[in-house]
Amino acid sequence: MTTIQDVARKAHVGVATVSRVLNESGYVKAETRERILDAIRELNYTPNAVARNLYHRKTGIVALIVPEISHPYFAEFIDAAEAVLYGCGYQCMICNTKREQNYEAYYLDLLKQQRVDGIITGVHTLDIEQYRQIDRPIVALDRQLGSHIPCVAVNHEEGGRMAAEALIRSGCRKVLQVTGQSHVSTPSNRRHEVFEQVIRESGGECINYLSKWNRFSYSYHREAALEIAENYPDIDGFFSTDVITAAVLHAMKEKGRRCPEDFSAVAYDGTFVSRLPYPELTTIVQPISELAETCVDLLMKQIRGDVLSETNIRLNVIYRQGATTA
Amino acid sequence: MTTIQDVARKAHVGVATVSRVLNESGYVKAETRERILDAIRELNYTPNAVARNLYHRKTGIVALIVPEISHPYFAEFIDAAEAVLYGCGYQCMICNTKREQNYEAYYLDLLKQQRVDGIITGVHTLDIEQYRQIDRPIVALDRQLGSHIPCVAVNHEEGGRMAAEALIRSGCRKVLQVTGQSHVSTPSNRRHEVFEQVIRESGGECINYLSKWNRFSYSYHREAALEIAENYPDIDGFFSTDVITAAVLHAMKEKGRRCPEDFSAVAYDGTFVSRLPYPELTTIVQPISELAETCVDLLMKQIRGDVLSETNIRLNVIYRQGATTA
DNA sequence: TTCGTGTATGGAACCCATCCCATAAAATGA
DNA sequence: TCATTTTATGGGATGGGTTCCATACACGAA
Repeated sequence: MTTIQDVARKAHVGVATVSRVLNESGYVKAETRERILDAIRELNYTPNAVARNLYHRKTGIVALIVPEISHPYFAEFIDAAEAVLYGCGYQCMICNTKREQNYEAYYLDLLKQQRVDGIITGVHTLDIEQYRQIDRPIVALDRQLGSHIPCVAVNHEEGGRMAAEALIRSGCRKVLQVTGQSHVSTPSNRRHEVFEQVIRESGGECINYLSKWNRFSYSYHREAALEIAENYPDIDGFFSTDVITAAVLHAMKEKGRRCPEDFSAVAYDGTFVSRLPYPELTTIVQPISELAETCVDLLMKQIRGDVLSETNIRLNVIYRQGATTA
Repeated sequence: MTTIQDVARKAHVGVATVSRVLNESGYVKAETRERILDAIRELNYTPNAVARNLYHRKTGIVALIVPEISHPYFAEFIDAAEAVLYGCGYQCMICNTKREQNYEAYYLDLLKQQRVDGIITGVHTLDIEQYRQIDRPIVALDRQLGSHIPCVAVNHEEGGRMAAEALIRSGCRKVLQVTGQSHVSTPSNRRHEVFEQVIRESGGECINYLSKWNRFSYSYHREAALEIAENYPDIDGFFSTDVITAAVLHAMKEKGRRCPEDFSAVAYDGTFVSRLPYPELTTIVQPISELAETCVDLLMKQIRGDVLSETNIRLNVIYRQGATTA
């Protein structure tokens, strides 16, 4: 690989002058500049980014930690975050934890090693304590990792309420919602509490189906859906994520239970998956792009060293009427 | 940040000795090692990865260039590739081109800047010439970028044939397939040629619907689907990707055309999306994990400096019977 | 006793940039 | 003409590691 030394030698100048040309800083005589640019062209020289990173003590890379890249919610989040980060001059490293906590610890280390300038994490298997030790830019998506780490999420209470009300409007009396493992309290778990409460208050019955699989790949969702259709064919209302709801609609149809004739359903997330099933899903839309923008914004502020005025941000969800509710 | 110097000072040794302990190489007296390890613990020292990268002239990062992260095919590919790369000790940087060719050029530069050790690209908007200039590890997914860059794809001819035959078996006489912009010849375009040929040979009519949008986001697919349902409600067979097929099934149903009663459909890719619609899609499955494994394998060989025996790899597709064909 | 050989350690070059600072010439002003 | 200021340039320290090589001691063999 050609280095700045090679360029300097070829142009008969010192490396400092070449550097000045490269960074367009300081004084360089027009004539000298041309000679250096020629040398750069001839040698097909490109500055080594790692050496620059070393000097500047930053890499221009942000890590996105997610439990599963191909889950539509995270895929759309990554898509959006990547676009915003690109606009800020940052590259984006993806880290798939697949629910293994050693992965998460490994990825957190990227920060200590100065391999990345910041982390946006949508994962929370580790102890909060392990995050507390790190005093570097981190933003959590939908995860409460302690007071010093900003958390960006939607207003899940509102989401849970909207979902419950949609089912109540559809006349549901016996509804089932799929809840996640809640050994760690996440903002997103709040929606299930509110959902249940609102359903109960309406006099309806609310079954909480605890997803055994704390996993995000579709095969698990599908199995859960089959189990639900098998064991609870008589529910008249259903609430879960887009993907699981789509899977349940499918499984129910196999059992001869049609939506919305025999039961209603409200989904959550508002990814493209909610538009795929027929009928289209009524869903509580999370503004994924805005979540990504907000996460990046908070991260950039930390990287710049700004003081964060707000560390607990809640965006609004949007109710999108499909055809799975009245 | 604490450096190896700080550790050396604290342990009263030279930096070389600390380095030896860190890398478990060379001779270090047990007693000295303990003293150094203590110092590392006390200072909470982590070696700076950028400095290491500079010396070793490698970063342990591979870039994945895709046109759209959240498209299920690419999302599942990234998911799989990330896992394999992790196993090889590599991190994974994602680059979304969104069909803008300046993005692709920008990302290719990451290689020249030595920011990444290799690139796996699923994108091909640039001239082959621009790839030819780069003599560093690159693997192309489903793209022919010139003889020196290995290309990994499935046997699309076989896929096109399987799809056509499935529709013929279902008795289709007037089928429509969605083809992409083919200003650049990609292996994947071959399936449409074979598909058309096989349909024609069976005496059927084959309409090639050229997707105006050379885009991968769902809103475009959906619009295309609505247009197809509007303009070609009388087709009895359909062939496209999972996502577009799902969208067309949806749009057709709105028009009162049911699948498989009124028309048959075969999809392509075999992502989780093929399992979401009801009825489940008959689809030609691309072995996405194997594609990813193969790409990574070829990339690692290049990084190691091995000579590639084969640079044009074709994996087999799998026919998966759903309920959209007989 | 002397000559390896294995063990143990640290100085310094190296990886490839950036940039401070010293130096000097040219341009400007008094 | 002399004193400043501006322009122009390069040496060398710096960022934080790795590793070659020189040095030195201990120990067994000749």
